[in-house]
Amino acid sequence: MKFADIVIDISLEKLDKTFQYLIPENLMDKVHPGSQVIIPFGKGGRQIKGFVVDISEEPKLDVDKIKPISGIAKDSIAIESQLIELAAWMKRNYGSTMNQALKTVIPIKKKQSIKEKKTVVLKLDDEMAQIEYNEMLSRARHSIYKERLLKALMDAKEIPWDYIVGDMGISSSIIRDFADKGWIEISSERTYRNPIRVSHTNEGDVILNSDQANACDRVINDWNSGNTNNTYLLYGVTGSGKTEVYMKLLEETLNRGKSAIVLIPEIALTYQTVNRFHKRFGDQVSIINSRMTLAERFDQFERAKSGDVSIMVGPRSALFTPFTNLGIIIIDEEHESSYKSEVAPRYHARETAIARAAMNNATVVLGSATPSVESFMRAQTGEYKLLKLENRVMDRPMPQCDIVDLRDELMSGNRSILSRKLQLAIEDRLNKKEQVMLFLNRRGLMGFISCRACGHVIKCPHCDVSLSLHGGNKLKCHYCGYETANPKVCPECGSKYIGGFKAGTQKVEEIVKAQYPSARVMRMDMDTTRGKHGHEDILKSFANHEADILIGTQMIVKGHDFPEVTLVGILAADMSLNASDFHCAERTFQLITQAAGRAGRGHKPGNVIIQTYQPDNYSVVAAANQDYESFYNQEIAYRKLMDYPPAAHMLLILVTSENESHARGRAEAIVALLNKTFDRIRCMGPSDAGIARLNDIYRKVIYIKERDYEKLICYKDEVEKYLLDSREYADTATWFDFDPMSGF
DNA sequence: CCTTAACAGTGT
DNA sequence: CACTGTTAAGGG
Repeated sequence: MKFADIVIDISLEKLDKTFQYLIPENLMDKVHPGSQVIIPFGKGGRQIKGFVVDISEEPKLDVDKIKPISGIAKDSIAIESQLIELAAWMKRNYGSTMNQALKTVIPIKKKQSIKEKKTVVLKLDDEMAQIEYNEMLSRARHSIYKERLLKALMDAKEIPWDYIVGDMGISSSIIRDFADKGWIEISSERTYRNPIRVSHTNEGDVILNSDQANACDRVINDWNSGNTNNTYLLYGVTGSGKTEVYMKLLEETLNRGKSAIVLIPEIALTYQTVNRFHKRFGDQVSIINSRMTLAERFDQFERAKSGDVSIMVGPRSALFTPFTNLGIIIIDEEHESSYKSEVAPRYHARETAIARAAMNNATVVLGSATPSVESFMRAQTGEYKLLKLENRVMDRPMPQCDIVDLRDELMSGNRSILSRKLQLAIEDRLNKKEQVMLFLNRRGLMGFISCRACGHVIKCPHCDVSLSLHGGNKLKCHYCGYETANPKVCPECGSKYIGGFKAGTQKVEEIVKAQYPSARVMRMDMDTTRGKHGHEDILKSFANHEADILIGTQMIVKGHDFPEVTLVGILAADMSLNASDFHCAERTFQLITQAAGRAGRGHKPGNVIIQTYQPDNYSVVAAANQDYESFYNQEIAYRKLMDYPPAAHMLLILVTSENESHARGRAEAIVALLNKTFDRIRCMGPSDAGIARLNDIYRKVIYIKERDYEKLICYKDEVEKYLLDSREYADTATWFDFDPMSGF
């Protein structure tokens, strides 16, 4: 006897759990996780649709209470079944429950979110209605509500559902009774809201330069020869006009009667970008973003399904837009780490997009100025087709980059965070009334506080990280939000000589304001962009030249055009270089390149000053030369040597618990199991995670390197099986992360 | 969501 | 008491 765990139409929160059904013999080979079946549900045993999420041999309750599956649902709703297939793929490749995967691909409709306007329409003709009404009046027992409703319907013919239930005070069971008698019909009509409120001015055709035209032609030629299921890597230096290529391809897609998904990193999903798409494609474009309510997002997906819109722009989750005729998926800034989900299933939007495109015979275009090493390698091996944009639009020169060795500065007695060269350059720009951007990837005043007498570093009581000093003499934990006052003396030894190290953006702001009192200075980081529009307000006023100097963390370097900026200062270029993570060189290169790319976007040439303690590091040097391929060659050699992705694949297993020894015990048990079960498995750990404790929860990690992704899936399945029937360490949680993007 | 059963209300 | 209407629980 086999049983199926089935989720009932996921759209309802209260029924968001699995129900077990018996699989009848004749359906045995047709029921798999992901299939859609018809099942009897509830007291009346009414037939509804459900999704099979799992198959098991064990009944969870009395066998005689379990009803059998009635049949297989027809593939009438093709798009849902396709998304469910995608969910099954994600479950397998990234590790999660089928439930989690389903919820990721199909949005949950909350009860109140249904923007459905129901209307009750009388189906009886006047004569019949009058007969029924008289019949009712003549009865000894009067049915006051029924009489009232029928009378009202005879007068009005149709009445909104809400009015009957609300203003007339008639309960829904009466309406249903009428419906059962066949007296009335309940019609519903959906209303959607359009989230974009911009007037649509059709921008004429953009004129592409030869690089852009070549790139488009290659894709379109492939399409013309019926070769649509390809992945392209559009590699174009900053300012080479990737967006115009997207626009052209989108236009072509629409002309072919297909629809399109455009993924953009959340941080770049601003009014500016959305507006550009809307100006070109008008009401055919819709957006989703994280600020939208669930209901609004649901509406947008419905519009896509009904063919109301043909282009969906949004972050990672827009990938699951239920278009029935998907033609292209564009992923802009494909190297961004926000394309990797942080909750199970920890899918990568790039791989998942390729999987979805394959189901639709659709095209994927990955765009970046600094492609991820993964993607560039695949472009080299021919798995992706490489499209290059080598020249900047209007042939603007690349900015001039200078590296400043901060060790030299120290030796010459300059202890300021601003090198002499940078100071001179800032003065120069201020005199010329040009704008300056200073980039430092650390917020607050000081990165940590330590005692000069005993060396004690003040740490968060809940996490294994040092506290950062912020304005108002407060110490904050950037991970859990813990706050405390900055002590006057060392809590360990009582010495007065405690102080901060590693300046943050707030400190830089103080220094710059003191040094250039006449300059108008703005700061943009997590602390200044709290409000809903904080982000856009700052960028807008800087673009309007309401400030001369903008200081900020990485959020200032993402895709914004400031034509007046002619100087970019990168204050500590190697900061991300020392993270214990094989991505750190890549990330450093990307950040520097992007920051540098902000300079000289207008008519005046730009200048970049990169301050670093490691001026010889290849990622710093390559970024200064804006030489991606040189960086790539060195980085891929390193990855191959070490068997890091993309040379091999990697599975990270994270075990967390409030009890450290339990976390360690479980992690050790997993390692022992893996080593026992599999020959020659390369299993490292368990060891403390990069942050060994977060929010009072201890974290242990295990890494497994393996060339064959399928084997990693086997390892995961084996561990999952063990977790399922292991009684000990019940208070631990275990995660899987395939090809992790961050170190944990 | 839908059905049902149990409960409350009302006129004869 | 007979019947109508409301409400809350539960669904495998």
